[in-house]
Amino acid sequence: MGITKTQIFNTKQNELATIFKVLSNPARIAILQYISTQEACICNDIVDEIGLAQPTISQHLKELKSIDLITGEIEGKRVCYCINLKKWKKIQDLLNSFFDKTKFNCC
Amino acid sequence: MGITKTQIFNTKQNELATIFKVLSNPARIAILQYISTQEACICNDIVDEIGLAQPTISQHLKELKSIDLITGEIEGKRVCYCINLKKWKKIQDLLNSFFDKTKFNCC
DNA sequence: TTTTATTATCGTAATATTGCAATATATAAA
DNA sequence: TTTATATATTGCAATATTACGATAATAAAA
Repeated sequence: MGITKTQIFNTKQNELATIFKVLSNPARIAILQYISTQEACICNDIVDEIGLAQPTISQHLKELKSIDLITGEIEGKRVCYCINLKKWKKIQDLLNSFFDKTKFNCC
Repeated sequence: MGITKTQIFNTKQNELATIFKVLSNPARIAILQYISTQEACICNDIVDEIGLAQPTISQHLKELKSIDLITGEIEGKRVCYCINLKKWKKIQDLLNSFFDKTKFNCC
C-alpha cells in the first residue's frame, strides 16, 4: 500500500516521526550543517557547496522549512536561509524527552 | 531518480540520516515505546498492541534491529525483543552532538 | 508424528521520495 | 525595457517505503 497508517498512532508519535523523516536525508543534514557555519546565514552557495542540482536543493530547503527548522528571508533577488534556533532547541528537547522516557522504562 | 546520492556526503552525515530514517515511522516509534514499558521485554503482543499485520510488524522490527536499536532473543517459539540500552544512549549522544554543534555555529 | 502457535520471508500493489531538466517567477543591473 | 541572476515550481523517471496476504520455517504441545 505504501501509505503510513498515521490514524492508528497518536499525535506525538506522528510528530516525532515527521521530524525524524525531515532529518532522514544526508543532503538535508549537510545543508543544516553548512548553513550553521555561515556567519551571515548566506544563501545559495548551498548549491555550490552541496553537490546537487539547484531544484533539488530548493526542494530540500522546502522540506526543512515545512517543520520550521529553517527560515528563508528574501533579500533582493537572493534568499537568506538560517536555522530557526528556537525551533531547533524545541526539537532537540522533544527528541531527548523521547529518548529519556523510553530508556527510563526499559527492561 | 529516487536514489539518495550517499557518495557525495561523509560517513557521519550518512550515519545520522540512516538513524533518522529508521526512526521516521510512527509504527516504529510506537513499537519502541511499547517495548520499553514491558517489564519482561515481552515479544509479540506487539502485533496485538499496534494495529498492524504481523508481517508488517516483523519488518519494522527488522529495521530497528538493522541499526542495533533493539535485540531479539529467541525463547522457544517466541522471540523476546528489548531495547539495546547501550546503543540507545550512543544514538542519543550522537544526535545531541549534532544538535549542539549545529546550533553553536549558527548565525 | 501431527498439530498448533509464533515469527520470518516472499511477492506484490499502492504510495512516497529523490533528483533533475525544463520552465516560471522575481528582482537587480544595464 | 532588456538582460542577467537567483530561486521556485512542474513534470517525470528511477527507486524506496509501507502494508499485507500467502507461505515458509521453527519449535512446543498433543
